[in-house]
Amino acid sequence: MPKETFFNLPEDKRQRIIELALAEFAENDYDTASISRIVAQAGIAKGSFYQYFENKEDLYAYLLTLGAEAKAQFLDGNPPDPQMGTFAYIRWLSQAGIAFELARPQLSQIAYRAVRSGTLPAAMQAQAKAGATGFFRQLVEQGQARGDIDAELDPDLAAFFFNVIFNELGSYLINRLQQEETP
Amino acid sequence: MPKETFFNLPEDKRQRIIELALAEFAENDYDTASISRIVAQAGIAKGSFYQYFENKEDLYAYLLTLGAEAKAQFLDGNPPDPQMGTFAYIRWLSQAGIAFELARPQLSQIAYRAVRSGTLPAAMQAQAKAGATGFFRQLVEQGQARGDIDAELDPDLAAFFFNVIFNELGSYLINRLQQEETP
DNA sequence: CAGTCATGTGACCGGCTGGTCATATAAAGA
DNA sequence: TCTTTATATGACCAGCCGGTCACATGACTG
Repeated sequence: MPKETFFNLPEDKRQRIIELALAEFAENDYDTASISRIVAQAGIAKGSFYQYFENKEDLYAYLLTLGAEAKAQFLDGNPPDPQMGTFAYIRWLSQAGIAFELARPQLSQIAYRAVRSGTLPAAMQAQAKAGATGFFRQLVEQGQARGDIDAELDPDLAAFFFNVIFNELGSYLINRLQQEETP
Repeated sequence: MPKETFFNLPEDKRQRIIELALAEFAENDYDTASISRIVAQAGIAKGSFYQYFENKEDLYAYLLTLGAEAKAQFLDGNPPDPQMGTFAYIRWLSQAGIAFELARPQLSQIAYRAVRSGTLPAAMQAQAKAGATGFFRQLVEQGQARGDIDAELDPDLAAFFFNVIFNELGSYLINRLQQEETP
């Protein structure tokens, strides 16, 4: 968590730092993202940064929680019909996920890197992966209990498929839309 | 391409360098992989390395070609029935691909990183991606021409799905097998 | 006014990177 | 024997990085 000093900052300054940090971590993976670049662009001293955050990992973890909060809030704003079946729910989840990616591309990109990258602090990597596959495995097991999904299916393997498709589909669509815009 | 000097090296010395480089690039992505570590482990001077290779990218490209050659050779050793339909061919491709991953995990890991990483030299990144999706798009279009695949299907999107599944499935299975071995 | 406290600063540190280069070694050819 | 040619070496370079710290600034407080 950022230090108290960070939250005492004037709103606009704090926002500027967050935005520049989001841009940096959206464009670069954890190792390549540079604190020096962030503070240079923000026009603050290196020392000041370390008055706000414990270290690089602290900032990174904070950005991830911002993303999680924003997505939770976004999904709460478009709640699914509680009656829908497993596959309708998956469809809704996919559409809402893509809508979020279009609305907050930087936050999505950072979360995407967290699961995909392989170069970030080991603890966070494991946490991110376990969270994603765990969610989908639970979903598959529920679907099997309700009879929506073939009970013979290996829940772990099915969860893996959902996870991969969900992770990759969004960035594929964004790339393709960009290409069609600038042919 | 490596310099002539590299190919003049005694067989065992050249092999040792290749093996250590494979290990380094299989464990780390392009940026994190370290020439200094490779030469230290190989017991050669930094200057010697640059007698063998133009630079880091040269070594990396060479390892990728080694992987491509090894895989092509591997597939030639288990050729598919030329009569089989599109889906039988895809199934064969998947099984042969997994067999290759088990046989040559380091080469597979490096190729996997090349498509996945996002931090390697831009030109090579584009080349790797274009190659992979191009292959699958052609496969889908052939399947549609033969009537094996619904002609309404978007070839590009279908190629994306195949590509993602093929890229991820292998590493998922390897991870899972490792977990089951050490529960 | 003096003292305290939160905040801001940038030179500096050690450590690592990819890459260079003057120099050494040694074998081959004349 | 002298010279050419190929190879080996490691100190060294500039450029980054994340992180630290002694100090400056300035606002609030007694």
